[in-house]
Amino acid sequence: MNSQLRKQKILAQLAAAGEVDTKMLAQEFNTSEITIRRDLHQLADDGMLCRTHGGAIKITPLEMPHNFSNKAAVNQVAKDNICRKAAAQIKEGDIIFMDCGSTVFRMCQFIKNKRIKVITNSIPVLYELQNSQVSLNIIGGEFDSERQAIHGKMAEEHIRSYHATKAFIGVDGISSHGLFAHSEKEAAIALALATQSDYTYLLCDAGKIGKASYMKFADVDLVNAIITNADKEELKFCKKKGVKIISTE
Amino acid sequence: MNSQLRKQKILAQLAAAGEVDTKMLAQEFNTSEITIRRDLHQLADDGMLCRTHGGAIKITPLEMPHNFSNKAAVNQVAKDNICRKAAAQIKEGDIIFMDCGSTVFRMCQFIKNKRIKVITNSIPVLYELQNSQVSLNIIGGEFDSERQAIHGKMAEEHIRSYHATKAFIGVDGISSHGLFAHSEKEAAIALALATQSDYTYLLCDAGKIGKASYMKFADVDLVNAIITNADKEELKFCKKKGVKIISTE
DNA sequence: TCGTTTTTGATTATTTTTGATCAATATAGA
DNA sequence: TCTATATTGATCAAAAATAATCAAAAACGA
Repeated sequence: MNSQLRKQKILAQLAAAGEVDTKMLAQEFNTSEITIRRDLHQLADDGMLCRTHGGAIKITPLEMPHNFSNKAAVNQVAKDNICRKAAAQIKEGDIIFMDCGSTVFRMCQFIKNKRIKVITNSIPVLYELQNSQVSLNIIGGEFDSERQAIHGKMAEEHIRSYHATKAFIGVDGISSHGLFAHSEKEAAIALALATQSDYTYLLCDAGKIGKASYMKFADVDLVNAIITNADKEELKFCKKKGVKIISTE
Repeated sequence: MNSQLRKQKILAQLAAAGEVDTKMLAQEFNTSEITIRRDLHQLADDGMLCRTHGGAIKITPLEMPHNFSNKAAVNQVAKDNICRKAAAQIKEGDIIFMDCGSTVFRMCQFIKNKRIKVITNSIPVLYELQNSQVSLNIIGGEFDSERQAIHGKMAEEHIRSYHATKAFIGVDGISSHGLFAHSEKEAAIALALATQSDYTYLLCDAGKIGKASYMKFADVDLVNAIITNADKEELKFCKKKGVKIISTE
């Protein structure tokens, strides 16, 4: 069986069952698990499925969950260090954009006592900050209940009515080729937020570096700084483009 | 079953039932309780649910807005009748505005199975309708924690980007002098919603008739129809202005 | 047929997930 | 308020899964 046909069959099974299992596929196609993993990896890069530990799941019609990657591990301490560093960039009176990613959400615990204004498309962020010193604005538009976030043309338009001193965004991958996302919706929001702010920070753990997903949405220099736990060496390509590296190490 | 799929299923159950139980999930997924607890912990970290002792609950507004408190069962029944009537004015495909008042909120229970689009500035409405047939848009702007609603200049501006077939609003009082509100913020939103829709319904129980609050924000003919449990006689002044009366009596 | 490219699979070190254990904490009931 | 019971999550180890590396096999095209 050739690899193209095998991938077609994987997608057909996925469409039917909603999920596929690496081990079971290997048995069924009489091939090795590593071969199946490669297939799944390629299909995920092409945006055809969502990779999970041990297999893959179907992309939901509205949105793609975050792909699993074996090197994606970030313990909470490292992630929190990134967020603490991010919070330290904020001073009283700032107006900041926050996108709907999980890392950005974790910033909330560190900014509750700052007298700032937060503009966000994330309902969890809204909820987390509502009884704090922070003044809140929500971006209007289409509500996505899976992500508990607001997206869409209306949202992008609304963002254009705002201007922030700083924006905090996350991406699904970053390489010398640029910034990558799985979701066009989130990419569009991140782009709009960066465009409408004076200074944009990318919160990016080590696991996301060197990863190219199916959708490049911007060049690395869309952002002004990257806050990361990664080795600076890994981000040399960003420095070359004038992007500042803020390391937690 | 892999962990990511399991988390998705947990969220789906949570969306459907409002709460989940650790022990039951462990049995259902044929896994250990500690595994479920980890899942729940991770989901809570991402802001997707609220952990409880023995399980988790759906994130709902921290508190219902202060003006949502029920006075008497009679009032409640009357309001429900008004809302039922209001819901009956909606047909498939409608795009409707809903404001952040308590009476309008009560409409939610009657419209969950309509294939319509709702545009609202109310967070409780958002939460109530998010797992229904209704497609949701939220109006962006300043978040008011007390009212769990979105107000302000930005909100008014954003409303102007929309156009709805119908708007459903409430007021604090109505008399021959016009429509009254306690809050300038809410008045401005109601005004904007009415202006941007083809047909505006005012939901108004008998207790509000003849009441003039501190702020008149519009003439009675801002709205096209009033849905009420009051005696039609009491609203003669509206008929004179060409406002249709839809009675629940 | 032959050289080149692509695909495959084994190996191995690394990463992720899982479950048992147990002390600490929370809850329920008298 | 106190006591008994239920639940929790840190810790640790085992199991499962992963993908980089390398070499071999298969496929492809001139």
